[in-house]
Amino acid sequence: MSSSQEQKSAVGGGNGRNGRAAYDLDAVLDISVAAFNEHGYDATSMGQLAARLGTSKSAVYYHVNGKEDLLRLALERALGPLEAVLDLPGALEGSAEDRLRFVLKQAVHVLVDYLPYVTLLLRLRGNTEVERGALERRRSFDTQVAVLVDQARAEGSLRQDVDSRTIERLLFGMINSIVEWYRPGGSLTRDQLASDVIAVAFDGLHARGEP
Amino acid sequence: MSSSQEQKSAVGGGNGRNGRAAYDLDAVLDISVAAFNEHGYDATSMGQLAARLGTSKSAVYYHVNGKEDLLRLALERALGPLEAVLDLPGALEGSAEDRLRFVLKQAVHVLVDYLPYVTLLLRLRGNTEVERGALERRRSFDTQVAVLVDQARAEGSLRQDVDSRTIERLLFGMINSIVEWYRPGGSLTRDQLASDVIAVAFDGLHARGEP
DNA sequence: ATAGTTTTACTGAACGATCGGTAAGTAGCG
DNA sequence: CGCTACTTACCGATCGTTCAGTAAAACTAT
Repeated sequence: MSSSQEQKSAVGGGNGRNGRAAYDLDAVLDISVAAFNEHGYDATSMGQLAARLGTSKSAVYYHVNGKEDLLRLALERALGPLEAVLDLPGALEGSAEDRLRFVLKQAVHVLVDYLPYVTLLLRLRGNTEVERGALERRRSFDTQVAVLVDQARAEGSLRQDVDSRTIERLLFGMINSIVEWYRPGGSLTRDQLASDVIAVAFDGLHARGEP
Repeated sequence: MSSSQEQKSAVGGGNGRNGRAAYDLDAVLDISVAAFNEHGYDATSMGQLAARLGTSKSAVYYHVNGKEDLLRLALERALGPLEAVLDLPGALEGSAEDRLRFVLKQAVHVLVDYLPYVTLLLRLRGNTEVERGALERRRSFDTQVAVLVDQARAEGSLRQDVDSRTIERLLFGMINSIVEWYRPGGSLTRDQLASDVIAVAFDGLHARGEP
Protein backbone atom coordinates (compact mmCIF):
# COMPACT_ATOMS: atom_id res chain seq x y z
CA MET A 1 0.00 0.00 0.00
CA SER A 2 2.75 2.40 0.88
CA SER A 3 4.20 4.20 -2.09
CA SER A 4 7.25 2.17 -2.92
CA GLN A 5 10.15 3.72 -4.75
CA GLU A 6 12.60 0.84 -4.92
CA GLN A 7 11.59 -1.69 -7.54
CA LYS A 8 13.93 -2.43 -10.37
CA SER A 9 16.44 0.31 -11.05
CA ALA A 10 18.86 -0.86 -13.69
CA VAL A 11 21.21 1.91 -12.67
CA GLY A 12 24.63 1.02 -13.94
CA GLY A 13 22.61 -1.20 -16.19
CA GLY A 14 24.61 -2.73 -18.95
CA ASN A 15 21.30 -3.72 -20.54
CA GLY A 16 21.97 -4.26 -24.15
CA ARG A 17 19.07 -4.90 -26.41
CA ASN A 18 17.65 -7.77 -24.36
CA GLY A 19 14.18 -7.70 -22.85
CA ARG A 20 12.90 -4.56 -21.21
CA ALA A 21 15.44 -2.35 -19.53
CA ALA A 22 12.97 -0.51 -17.35
CA TYR A 23 14.52 2.42 -15.65
CA ASP A 24 12.47 3.71 -12.79
CA LEU A 25 12.29 7.32 -11.70
CA ASP A 26 14.81 6.77 -8.92
CA ALA A 27 17.48 5.51 -11.29
CA VAL A 28 16.91 8.39 -13.70
CA LEU A 29 17.05 10.87 -10.84
CA ASP A 30 20.20 9.41 -9.28
CA ILE A 31 22.14 9.45 -12.52
CA SER A 32 20.85 12.86 -13.57
CA VAL A 33 21.73 14.47 -10.26
CA ALA A 34 25.20 12.94 -10.38
CA ALA A 35 25.69 14.51 -13.81
CA PHE A 36 24.28 17.87 -12.65
CA ASN A 37 26.73 17.91 -9.74
CA GLU A 38 29.69 17.06 -11.94
CA HIS A 39 29.18 19.67 -14.63
CA GLY A 40 26.55 21.99 -13.22
CA TYR A 41 22.84 21.94 -14.01
CA ASP A 42 23.00 24.37 -16.92
CA ALA A 43 26.11 22.82 -18.43
CA THR A 44 24.51 19.37 -18.47
CA SER A 45 22.46 18.66 -21.59
CA MET A 46 19.64 16.18 -21.91
CA GLY A 47 21.80 14.44 -24.49
CA GLN A 48 24.58 13.84 -21.98
CA LEU A 49 22.03 12.60 -19.47
CA ALA A 50 20.66 10.13 -22.01
CA ALA A 51 24.18 8.95 -22.82
CA ARG A 52 24.90 8.26 -19.14
CA LEU A 53 21.62 6.40 -18.84
CA GLY A 54 22.51 4.38 -21.90
CA THR A 55 19.33 5.38 -23.70
CA SER A 56 18.13 7.99 -26.13
CA LYS A 57 17.27 11.55 -25.26
CA SER A 58 13.56 11.07 -25.79
CA ALA A 59 13.52 8.01 -23.54
CA VAL A 60 14.26 10.36 -20.68
CA TYR A 61 11.12 12.28 -21.58
CA TYR A 62 9.12 9.14 -21.02
CA HIS A 63 10.03 9.30 -17.32
CA VAL A 64 10.00 13.02 -16.65
CA ASN A 65 8.29 16.02 -18.19
CA GLY A 66 11.51 17.84 -18.92
CA LYS A 67 14.83 19.06 -17.60
CA GLU A 68 13.32 21.47 -15.12
CA ASP A 69 10.96 18.78 -13.83
CA LEU A 70 14.01 16.63 -13.17
CA LEU A 71 15.47 19.46 -11.13
CA ARG A 72 12.26 19.99 -9.21
CA LEU A 73 11.98 16.34 -8.24
CA ALA A 74 15.63 16.24 -7.19
CA LEU A 75 15.38 19.37 -5.06
CA GLU A 76 12.35 18.00 -3.24
CA ARG A 77 14.49 15.06 -2.13
CA ALA A 78 16.84 17.48 -0.40
CA LEU A 79 14.37 20.01 0.97
CA GLY A 80 11.94 17.46 2.39
CA PRO A 81 14.37 15.77 4.80
CA LEU A 82 15.99 19.09 5.70
CA GLU A 83 12.71 20.74 6.64
CA ALA A 84 11.65 17.63 8.54
CA VAL A 85 14.56 18.17 10.96
CA LEU A 86 12.89 21.24 12.41
CA ASP A 87 9.78 19.23 13.33
CA LEU A 88 11.67 16.52 15.21
CA PRO A 89 11.21 16.44 19.00
CA GLY A 90 14.87 17.29 19.56
CA ALA A 91 14.37 20.56 17.69
CA LEU A 92 11.36 21.53 19.79
CA GLU A 93 12.23 20.53 23.35
CA GLY A 94 15.02 21.49 25.70
CA SER A 95 17.29 24.49 26.03
CA ALA A 96 17.94 26.63 22.97
CA GLU A 97 21.56 25.51 22.91
CA ASP A 98 20.53 21.85 22.99
CA ARG A 99 17.99 22.42 20.24
CA LEU A 100 20.59 24.27 18.16
CA ARG A 101 23.12 21.47 18.63
CA PHE A 102 20.49 18.93 17.67
CA VAL A 103 19.47 20.77 14.50
CA LEU A 104 23.06 21.28 13.39
CA LYS A 105 23.90 17.63 13.96
CA GLN A 106 20.80 16.48 12.10
CA ALA A 107 21.55 18.91 9.29
CA VAL A 108 24.94 17.24 8.86
CA HIS A 109 23.21 13.85 8.82
CA VAL A 110 20.75 14.92 6.12
CA LEU A 111 23.59 16.46 4.16
CA VAL A 112 25.52 13.21 4.17
CA ASP A 113 22.54 10.87 3.70
CA TYR A 114 21.21 12.81 0.72
CA LEU A 115 24.55 14.17 -0.38
CA PRO A 116 23.98 14.51 -4.16
CA TYR A 117 20.56 16.07 -3.74
CA VAL A 118 21.66 18.57 -1.11
CA THR A 119 24.73 19.38 -3.20
CA LEU A 120 22.46 20.29 -6.08
CA LEU A 121 20.33 22.46 -3.80
CA LEU A 122 23.30 24.37 -2.43
CA ARG A 123 24.51 25.36 -5.87
CA LEU A 124 21.31 26.92 -7.22
CA ARG A 125 21.49 30.36 -8.77
CA GLY A 126 17.77 31.14 -9.02
CA ASN A 127 17.46 31.29 -12.79
CA THR A 128 14.00 29.76 -13.04
CA GLU A 129 10.83 29.67 -10.97
CA VAL A 130 11.67 26.16 -9.74
CA GLU A 131 15.07 27.31 -8.53
CA ARG A 132 13.69 30.42 -6.88
CA GLY A 133 11.05 28.35 -5.08
CA ALA A 134 13.71 26.02 -3.70
CA LEU A 135 15.91 28.93 -2.65
CA GLU A 136 12.94 30.43 -0.82
CA ARG A 137 12.42 27.24 1.17
CA ARG A 138 16.11 27.12 1.96
CA ARG A 139 16.06 30.71 3.16
CA SER A 140 13.11 29.87 5.37
CA PHE A 141 15.09 27.03 6.92
CA ASP A 142 18.05 29.34 7.55
CA THR A 143 15.79 31.91 9.16
CA GLN A 144 14.37 29.34 11.57
CA VAL A 145 17.88 28.33 12.61
CA ALA A 146 18.82 32.00 13.03
CA VAL A 147 15.97 32.26 15.55
CA LEU A 148 17.48 29.33 17.44
CA VAL A 149 20.85 31.09 17.53
CA ASP A 150 19.15 34.20 18.85
CA GLN A 151 17.43 32.24 21.61
CA ALA A 152 20.68 30.52 22.59
CA ARG A 153 22.33 33.91 22.83
CA ALA A 154 19.49 35.23 24.99
CA GLU A 155 20.02 32.19 27.19
CA GLY A 156 23.60 33.29 27.67
CA SER A 157 25.14 30.17 26.20
CA LEU A 158 26.56 31.84 23.10
CA ARG A 159 29.12 34.62 22.82
CA GLN A 160 27.66 38.10 22.54
CA ASP A 161 30.50 39.84 20.72
CA VAL A 162 29.61 38.47 17.28
CA ASP A 163 26.34 39.31 15.56
CA SER A 164 23.93 36.37 15.69
CA ARG A 165 23.10 36.50 12.00
CA THR A 166 26.82 36.35 11.27
CA ILE A 167 27.12 33.33 13.55
CA GLU A 168 24.34 31.54 11.72
CA ARG A 169 25.90 32.27 8.33
CA LEU A 170 29.33 31.08 9.38
CA LEU A 171 27.85 27.96 10.95
CA PHE A 172 26.07 26.97 7.78
CA GLY A 173 29.00 28.03 5.66
CA MET A 174 30.99 25.44 7.55
CA ILE A 175 28.31 22.76 7.43
CA ASN A 176 27.26 23.28 3.82
CA SER A 177 30.85 23.16 2.62
CA ILE A 178 30.83 19.49 3.56
CA VAL A 179 29.19 18.64 0.23
CA GLU A 180 32.29 19.92 -1.55
CA TRP A 181 34.70 17.42 -0.04
CA TYR A 182 33.07 14.72 2.09
CA ARG A 183 32.55 11.35 0.43
CA PRO A 184 30.98 8.48 2.36
CA GLY A 185 32.93 5.24 2.60
CA GLY A 186 36.17 6.83 3.79
CA SER A 187 37.63 6.63 7.27
CA LEU A 188 35.57 9.59 8.48
CA THR A 189 32.12 8.32 9.40
CA ARG A 190 28.96 10.32 9.20
CA ASP A 191 28.57 10.49 12.98
CA GLN A 192 32.22 11.37 13.56
CA LEU A 193 31.92 14.19 11.03
CA ALA A 194 28.80 15.53 12.73
CA SER A 195 30.42 15.62 16.15
CA ASP A 196 33.62 17.12 14.73
CA VAL A 197 31.56 19.93 13.25
CA ILE A 198 29.73 20.56 16.51
CA ALA A 199 32.99 20.39 18.47
CA VAL A 200 34.80 22.88 16.25
CA ALA A 201 31.79 25.17 16.04
CA PHE A 202 31.15 25.40 19.77
CA ASP A 203 34.63 25.05 21.25
CA GLY A 204 36.86 26.34 18.46
CA LEU A 205 40.19 25.11 17.23
CA HIS A 206 42.24 25.83 20.33
CA ALA A 207 43.78 22.94 22.16
CA ARG A 208 42.88 24.22 25.62
CA GLY A 209 39.46 23.54 27.06
CA GLU A 210 39.15 20.75 29.59
CA PRO A 211 36.46 18.21 28.56
CA MET B 1 55.45 53.21 -20.78
CA SER B 2 54.03 51.01 -18.09
CA SER B 3 51.05 49.00 -19.19
CA SER B 4 48.17 51.01 -17.86
CA GLN B 5 44.72 49.53 -17.48
CA GLU B 6 42.75 52.40 -16.03
CA GLN B 7 41.97 54.97 -18.66
CA LYS B 8 38.41 55.65 -19.57
CA SER B 9 35.91 53.02 -18.52
CA ALA B 10 32.45 54.17 -19.51
CA VAL B 11 30.99 51.47 -17.32
CA GLY B 12 27.40 52.40 -16.72
CA GLY B 13 28.00 54.24 -19.93
CA GLY B 14 24.98 56.09 -21.20
CA ASN B 15 26.96 56.67 -24.36
CA GLY B 16 24.50 57.48 -27.06
CA ARG B 17 25.83 57.96 -30.53
CA ASN B 18 28.32 60.68 -29.63
CA GLY B 19 32.06 60.23 -29.98
CA ARG B 20 33.67 56.94 -29.09
CA ALA B 21 32.18 55.00 -26.21
CA ALA B 22 35.34 53.09 -25.42
CA TYR B 23 34.87 50.34 -22.95
CA ASP B 24 38.12 49.15 -21.50
CA LEU B 25 38.87 45.60 -20.44
CA ASP B 26 38.18 46.37 -16.78
CA ALA B 27 34.67 47.56 -17.47
CA VAL B 28 33.89 44.54 -19.63
CA LEU B 29 35.28 42.21 -16.97
CA ASP B 30 33.42 43.85 -14.09
CA ILE B 31 30.07 43.67 -15.82
CA SER B 32 30.63 40.18 -17.18
CA VAL B 33 31.66 38.76 -13.82
CA ALA B 34 28.63 40.36 -12.18
CA ALA B 35 26.42 38.62 -14.74
CA PHE B 36 28.25 35.30 -14.30
CA ASN B 37 27.71 35.46 -10.55
CA GLU B 38 24.02 36.27 -10.89
CA HIS B 39 23.06 33.51 -13.29
CA GLY B 40 26.08 31.22 -13.33
CA TYR B 41 28.80 31.14 -15.97
CA ASP B 42 27.15 28.55 -18.23
CA ALA B 43 23.70 30.07 -17.96
CA THR B 44 24.99 33.49 -19.03
CA SER B 45 25.03 33.99 -22.80
CA MET B 46 27.24 36.38 -24.71
CA GLY B 47 24.02 38.03 -25.83
CA GLN B 48 23.01 38.82 -22.25
CA LEU B 49 26.51 40.13 -21.59
CA ALA B 50 26.30 42.41 -24.61
CA ALA B 51 22.89 43.67 -23.50
CA ARG B 52 24.24 44.55 -20.05
CA LEU B 53 27.17 46.32 -21.64
CA GLY B 54 24.83 48.22 -23.92
CA THR B 55 26.60 47.04 -27.04
CA SER B 56 26.31 44.27 -29.59
CA LYS B 57 27.47 40.72 -29.10
CA SER B 58 30.30 41.08 -31.55
CA ALA B 59 31.59 44.22 -29.84
CA VAL B 60 32.50 42.06 -26.86
CA TYR B 61 34.74 40.04 -29.14
CA TYR B 62 36.74 43.14 -29.89
CA HIS B 63 37.88 43.22 -26.25
CA VAL B 64 38.28 39.52 -25.48
CA ASN B 65 38.94 36.40 -27.50
CA GLY B 66 35.80 34.66 -26.33
CA LYS B 67 33.68 33.62 -23.39
CA GLU B 68 36.31 31.33 -21.94
CA ASP B 69 38.96 34.02 -22.24
CA LEU B 70 36.70 36.28 -20.21
CA LEU B 71 36.56 33.60 -17.54
CA ARG B 72 40.32 33.11 -17.59
CA LEU B 73 41.02 36.82 -17.12
CA ALA B 74 38.48 37.06 -14.32
CA LEU B 75 39.85 34.04 -12.45
CA GLU B 76 43.37 35.45 -12.59
CA ARG B 77 42.10 38.47 -10.69
CA ALA B 78 41.05 36.20 -7.85
CA LEU B 79 43.90 33.72 -7.84
CA GLY B 80 46.68 36.29 -8.09
CA PRO B 81 45.87 38.17 -4.85
CA LEU B 82 45.02 34.94 -3.05
CA GLU B 83 48.32 33.29 -3.89
CA ALA B 84 50.17 36.48 -3.02
CA VAL B 85 49.00 36.14 0.59
CA LEU B 86 51.23 33.11 1.11
CA ASP B 87 54.32 35.13 0.14
CA LEU B 88 53.67 37.98 2.58
CA PRO B 89 56.07 38.26 5.56
CA GLY B 90 53.27 37.50 8.01
CA ALA B 91 52.76 34.12 6.35
CA LEU B 92 56.43 33.20 6.58
CA GLU B 93 57.56 34.42 10.00
CA GLY B 94 56.45 33.64 13.54
CA SER B 95 54.73 30.69 15.16
CA ALA B 96 52.59 28.39 13.04
CA GLU B 97 49.47 29.58 14.83
CA ASP B 98 50.33 33.21 14.15
CA ARG B 99 51.04 32.44 10.51
CA LEU B 100 47.76 30.53 10.21
CA ARG B 101 45.81 33.38 11.81
CA PHE B 102 47.52 35.84 9.46
CA VAL B 103 46.75 33.81 6.34
CA LEU B 104 43.11 33.30 7.31
CA LYS B 105 42.63 36.98 8.04
CA GLN B 106 44.28 37.98 4.78
CA ALA B 107 42.19 35.41 2.91
CA VAL B 108 39.06 37.10 4.23
CA HIS B 109 40.44 40.45 3.11
CA VAL B 110 41.14 39.20 -0.42
CA LEU B 111 37.70 37.60 -0.49
CA VAL B 112 36.02 40.89 0.36
CA ASP B 113 38.28 43.13 -1.75
CA TYR B 114 37.86 41.02 -4.86
CA LEU B 115 34.45 39.65 -3.96
CA PRO B 116 32.95 39.12 -7.44
CA TYR B 117 36.09 37.50 -8.80
CA VAL B 118 36.59 35.17 -5.85
CA THR B 119 32.89 34.30 -5.96
CA LEU B 120 33.31 33.20 -9.55
CA LEU B 121 36.35 31.12 -8.61
CA LEU B 122 34.57 29.35 -5.78
CA ARG B 123 31.73 28.19 -8.02
CA LEU B 124 33.76 26.50 -10.74
CA ARG B 125 32.86 22.97 -11.78
CA GLY B 126 35.90 22.13 -13.90
CA ASN B 127 34.17 21.77 -17.24
CA THR B 128 36.97 23.21 -19.38
CA GLU B 129 40.75 23.35 -19.28
CA VAL B 130 40.63 26.93 -18.01
CA GLU B 131 38.39 25.91 -15.13
CA ARG B 132 40.48 22.88 -14.28
CA GLY B 133 43.63 25.00 -14.25
CA ALA B 134 42.07 27.45 -11.81
CA LEU B 135 40.81 24.64 -9.59
CA GLU B 136 44.31 23.19 -9.54
CA ARG B 137 45.77 26.49 -8.31
CA ARG B 138 43.05 26.73 -5.69
CA ARG B 139 43.78 23.21 -4.52
CA SER B 140 47.44 24.10 -4.24
CA PHE B 141 46.54 27.07 -2.05
CA ASP B 142 44.41 24.85 0.17
CA THR B 143 47.20 22.33 0.50
CA GLN B 144 49.64 25.01 1.64
CA VAL B 145 47.21 26.15 4.31
CA ALA B 146 46.70 22.52 5.36
CA VAL B 147 50.44 22.35 6.02
CA LEU B 148 50.11 25.40 8.25
CA VAL B 149 47.32 23.71 10.20
CA ASP B 150 49.50 20.64 10.61
CA GLN B 151 52.39 22.72 11.94
CA ALA B 152 50.12 24.55 14.38
CA ARG B 153 48.89 21.20 15.64
CA ALA B 154 52.45 19.96 16.05
CA GLU B 155 53.13 23.14 18.03
CA GLY B 156 50.35 22.12 20.37
CA SER B 157 48.22 25.18 19.78
CA LEU B 158 45.40 23.34 17.99
CA ARG B 159 43.13 20.59 19.24
CA GLN B 160 44.27 17.06 18.43
CA ASP B 161 40.92 15.29 18.46
CA VAL B 162 39.86 16.47 15.00
CA ASP B 163 41.74 15.48 11.86
CA SER B 164 43.83 18.37 10.57
CA ARG B 165 42.58 18.05 7.00
CA THR B 166 39.02 18.20 8.32
CA ILE B 167 39.92 21.34 10.25
CA GLU B 168 41.30 22.99 7.14
CA ARG B 169 38.20 22.10 5.11
CA LEU B 170 35.80 23.39 7.77
CA LEU B 171 37.84 26.57 8.15
CA PHE B 172 37.67 27.36 4.47
CA GLY B 173 34.08 26.23 4.27
CA MET B 174 33.34 28.95 6.79
CA ILE B 175 35.52 31.58 5.11
CA ASN B 176 34.51 30.83 1.53
CA SER B 177 30.82 30.95 2.39
CA ILE B 178 31.29 34.66 2.98
CA VAL B 179 30.90 35.30 -0.75
CA GLU B 180 27.34 33.98 -0.56
CA TRP B 181 26.06 36.61 1.85
CA TYR B 182 28.53 39.38 2.66
CA ARG B 183 28.04 42.65 0.78
CA PRO B 184 30.36 45.60 1.44
CA GLY B 185 28.80 48.88 2.48
CA GLY B 186 26.71 47.42 5.28
CA SER B 187 27.29 47.83 9.00
CA LEU B 188 29.70 44.91 9.10
CA THR B 189 33.11 46.17 8.01
CA ARG B 190 35.72 44.10 6.28
CA ASP B 191 38.05 44.14 9.29
CA GLN B 192 35.26 43.35 11.75
CA LEU B 193 34.23 40.39 9.61
CA ALA B 194 37.79 39.10 9.47
CA SER B 195 38.22 39.23 13.24
CA ASP B 196 34.77 37.70 13.79
CA VAL B 197 35.79 34.77 11.61
CA ILE B 198 39.08 34.29 13.46
CA ALA B 199 37.35 34.62 16.83
CA VAL B 200 34.66 32.04 16.02
CA ALA B 201 37.15 29.69 14.39
CA PHE B 202 39.67 29.66 17.24
CA ASP B 203 37.48 30.15 20.30
CA GLY B 204 34.14 28.76 19.17
CA LEU B 205 30.63 29.97 19.81
CA HIS B 206 30.52 29.45 23.55
CA ALA B 207 30.13 32.47 25.75
CA ARG B 208 32.75 31.37 28.29
CA GLY B 209 36.40 32.12 27.69
CA GLU B 210 37.93 35.09 29.51
CA PRO B 211 39.74 37.48 27.12
C1' DA C 1 45.59 74.25 -41.33
C1' DT C 2 44.17 70.82 -44.23
C1' DA C 3 44.17 66.40 -46.55
C1' DG C 4 45.15 61.70 -46.46
C1' DT C 5 46.06 57.47 -43.96
C1' DT C 6 45.80 54.37 -40.20
C1' DT C 7 43.85 52.73 -36.07
C1' DT C 8 40.15 52.10 -32.84
C1' DA C 9 35.81 50.59 -31.62
C1' DC C 10 32.31 49.13 -33.06
C1' DT C 11 27.47 47.25 -36.12
C1' DG C 12 24.49 43.85 -38.37
C1' DA C 13 24.08 39.71 -40.52
C1' DA C 14 25.13 35.31 -40.71
C1' DC C 15 27.61 30.68 -39.47
C1' DG C 16 27.45 25.72 -37.90
C1' DA C 17 26.61 23.41 -33.66
C1' DT C 18 23.91 22.31 -30.02
C1' DC C 19 20.07 23.14 -27.10
C1' DG C 20 15.40 21.34 -24.96
C1' DG C 21 11.56 19.18 -26.64
C1' DT C 22 8.17 16.59 -29.85
C1' DA C 23 5.91 13.37 -33.30
C1' DA C 24 5.36 9.05 -35.10
C1' DG C 25 6.45 4.51 -35.19
C1' DT C 26 7.58 -0.12 -32.93
C1' DA C 27 9.52 -4.26 -30.26
C1' DG C 28 8.44 -7.09 -26.48
C1' DC C 29 5.40 -8.31 -23.11
C1' DG C 30 0.78 -10.10 -20.74
C1' DC D 1 -5.07 -6.45 -28.69
C1' DG D 2 -3.24 -3.07 -25.65
C1' DC D 3 0.10 -1.43 -22.78
C1' DT D 4 4.85 -0.17 -21.60
C1' DA D 5 9.19 1.46 -22.79
C1' DC D 6 11.34 2.82 -25.70
C1' DT D 7 13.56 4.30 -31.01
C1' DT D 8 14.67 7.35 -34.97
C1' DA D 9 13.97 11.57 -37.03
C1' DC D 10 13.28 16.01 -36.61
C1' DC D 11 11.71 20.88 -34.94
C1' DG D 12 12.61 25.88 -33.94
C1' DA D 13 15.41 28.46 -30.85
C1' DT D 14 19.54 29.74 -29.05
C1' DC D 15 24.35 29.08 -28.39
C1' DG D 16 29.36 31.01 -29.09
C1' DT D 17 31.74 32.82 -32.79
C1' DT D 18 33.09 35.08 -37.24
C1' DC D 19 33.14 38.34 -40.88
C1' DA D 20 32.68 42.27 -43.89
C1' DG D 21 31.85 46.85 -43.49
C1' DT D 22 32.09 51.63 -41.18
C1' DA D 23 32.09 55.96 -38.53
C1' DA D 24 34.92 58.49 -35.59
C1' DA D 25 39.30 59.51 -33.58
C1' DA D 26 44.41 59.74 -33.96
C1' DC D 27 48.34 60.19 -36.45
C1' DT D 28 51.20 61.82 -40.42
C1' DA D 29 52.48 64.70 -44.30
C1' DT D 30 52.36 68.60 -46.55
